[in-house]
Amino acid sequence: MFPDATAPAVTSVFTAVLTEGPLSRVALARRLGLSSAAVTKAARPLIELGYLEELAATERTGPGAGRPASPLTVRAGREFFVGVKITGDELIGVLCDLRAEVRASAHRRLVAADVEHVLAELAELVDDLLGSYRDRAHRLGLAVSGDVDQATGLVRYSPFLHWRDVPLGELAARSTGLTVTVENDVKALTTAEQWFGEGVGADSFALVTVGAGIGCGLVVNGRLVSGAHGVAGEIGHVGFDVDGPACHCGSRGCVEAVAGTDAIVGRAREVSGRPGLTLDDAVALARAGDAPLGAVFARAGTAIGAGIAAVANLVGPARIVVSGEGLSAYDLFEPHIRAGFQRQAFGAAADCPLSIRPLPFEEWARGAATVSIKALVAS
Amino acid sequence: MFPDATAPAVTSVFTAVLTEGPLSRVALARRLGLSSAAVTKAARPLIELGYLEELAATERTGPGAGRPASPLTVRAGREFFVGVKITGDELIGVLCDLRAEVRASAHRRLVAADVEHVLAELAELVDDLLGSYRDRAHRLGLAVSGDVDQATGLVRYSPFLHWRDVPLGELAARSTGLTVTVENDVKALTTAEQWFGEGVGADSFALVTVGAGIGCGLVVNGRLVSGAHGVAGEIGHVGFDVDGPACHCGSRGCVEAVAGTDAIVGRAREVSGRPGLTLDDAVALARAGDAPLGAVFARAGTAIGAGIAAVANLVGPARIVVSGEGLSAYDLFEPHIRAGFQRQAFGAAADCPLSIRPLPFEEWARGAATVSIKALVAS
DNA sequence: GCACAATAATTTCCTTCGTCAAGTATTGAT
DNA sequence: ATCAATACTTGACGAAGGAAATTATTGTGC
Repeated sequence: MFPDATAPAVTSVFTAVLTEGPLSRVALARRLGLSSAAVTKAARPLIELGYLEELAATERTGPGAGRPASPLTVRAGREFFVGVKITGDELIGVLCDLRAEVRASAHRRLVAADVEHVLAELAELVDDLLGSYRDRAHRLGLAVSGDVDQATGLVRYSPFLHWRDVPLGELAARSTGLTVTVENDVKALTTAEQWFGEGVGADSFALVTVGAGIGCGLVVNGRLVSGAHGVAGEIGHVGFDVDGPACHCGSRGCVEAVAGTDAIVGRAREVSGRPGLTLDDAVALARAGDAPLGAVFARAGTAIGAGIAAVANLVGPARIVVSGEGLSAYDLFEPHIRAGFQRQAFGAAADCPLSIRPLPFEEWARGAATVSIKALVAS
Repeated sequence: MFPDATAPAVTSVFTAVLTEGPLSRVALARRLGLSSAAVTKAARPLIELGYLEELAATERTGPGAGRPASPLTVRAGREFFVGVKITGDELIGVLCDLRAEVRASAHRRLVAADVEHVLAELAELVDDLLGSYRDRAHRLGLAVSGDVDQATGLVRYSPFLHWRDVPLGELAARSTGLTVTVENDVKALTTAEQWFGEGVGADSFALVTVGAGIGCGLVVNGRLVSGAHGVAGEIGHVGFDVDGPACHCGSRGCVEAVAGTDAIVGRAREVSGRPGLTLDDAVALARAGDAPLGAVFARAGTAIGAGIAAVANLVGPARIVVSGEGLSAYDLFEPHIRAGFQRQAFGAAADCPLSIRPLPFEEWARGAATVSIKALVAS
């Protein structure tokens, strides 16, 4: 097992190697502000236990002379992790290695969202995924939308699942026999991006997800923001237009009331005069050049951009990743998101780089797996 | 002098006693997650150097029996600190004790904002304030609006002063002979609130200042938010009304474009038809029941509330303090700030307590002093 | 008044972690 | 072959904090 209740140096050496690729001991020492002796000592147990290994010295560093470095790298196959994103009608699962590379994936439709059914399906899904990795996988990460207490694995409230105070962590641990970590889905995805994606090395960054709802995960000073009252990252309910359409939250003109999927479909039906119009129809028509429908997406993108600008203005992240739950229409949004952002970002906040790209759907499950990796490392 | 390059326990014991009032060693141990032995050891040098002292055991704790605790408290008079807020036309200075209680205050009008003149006036002001405390004061904190690098004491850009890349820290250190800390004014005020005000004990909180501009200081996970690009807390440029009035930032309908002093005065002149109307006139008329002018303040308050809600939705602070640079019309704003906040705050974010109260003008200078206290403690 | 329980604070000893400084290892250059 | 340069390792040491015993100081039950 991983060195337990371990010295801070061991954790920081391992996370640095894990997230910032192969690094020599000297480089680690510089980066972490430790002596190289401390790095040597911290690395030893990690190598002995098979979590790290020395890479064959490849590229020479420095001016030329000197002993070549033997960079440390993680042995990705040392341990495996299952991650499952739980939605109201589907379980999406992946099996990842220590470096969060997906080795296998699978999903299952849910016919109901009651806890028993979900747990039964989850157990089967996990069993399928484990396959030949069974003996080298001990941890399961679960990602659920809504209010989740990651410390206890309690799902306080999940609107899409209609769950309230479900001790999901314990239940899943019992039914799978694995060590379980539960986290909010957006936070899980944010963690994945922080450790293995574009957030690597950034002290602060934000991840925005666009879909039915519009959410946001926030990392500030290197730590995930949780919100004292259980609410954080609710970019969907930042105001955009006081006089805009009513939002389900009771206000008007929230970003989500303009740019959420429902809002877009509703507005598209209005402007097209076709009450049966679907999102896909609207996307197709807008792509084909339908001006009124194009304007609907433009307005939505502008609203999202303004919401993102609010994040940039308030917390000033080093970079922002914008993605979607299968954001198929991303080509329609992107320019307007950028324009809305530029318009509303103040001063140097406008310099904040924006990455707008659709994430594969499995990415959410990978986020769940990442959370379980993090739980192992920072235990 | 204060124990230097000191063990983390010493710093945390001192800050805990400083901000959370008298505490027994056992209470400190519990609160800080240390053994009581460690607290005893950490407290000793602080007592020897005169920064802490034992309070006569006052109230019995626990069920009754047992040795009474002798709580530790800071010796406020051990050391004194000067804090000066620098504005475009005035220096406001205070002299504070270690507990940031104001012992003396003074101010000076500036006839010009060039660096030389400000430094000369500053030196005189500091000299005045030091008075009989001269031998027990070694630190000066300066608060300046704009982009300030706290670490180096460099004022990168201050729009009101028309300063750019002024090494204010060094210059003021030379002219006063004190150890100088420079900080952005809103951040300084936020630090004051975090250490000695309503932010005490909160892991995260926000301070919003209403005035010519609308600013915000943010503490998340116990640390001040700085912004990777030098921008953070720009609540004034959060969007409120896409179709609202043009803002000096280039966008439309920013909170500041609706609720900044200039915006209010402009709008008040419009609705009243009196081009010479001042802010005080508008306040007086609104208080007297002038409906159109009342609506101007109402709308401004609503916009501020919406901006505050954006903060609550995004970072979820434990509490929010709203104040102003001499926010005289605060009675006109308050109900609408609250209403705007409630309207736009999502879910549990609406539970975030809002304190709306005008701060005495000296408070800004006290913030500057607090920053220098913090610099001493966390050196 | 006297044991004694209860709580606070201190002391002593010990572990742990990380640094320092010296040494070993491995390369290219002369 | 020697030397400079760089990477890494080792072992002695010191600082910080913990565990447990000890001392200090109270109230309570008798």
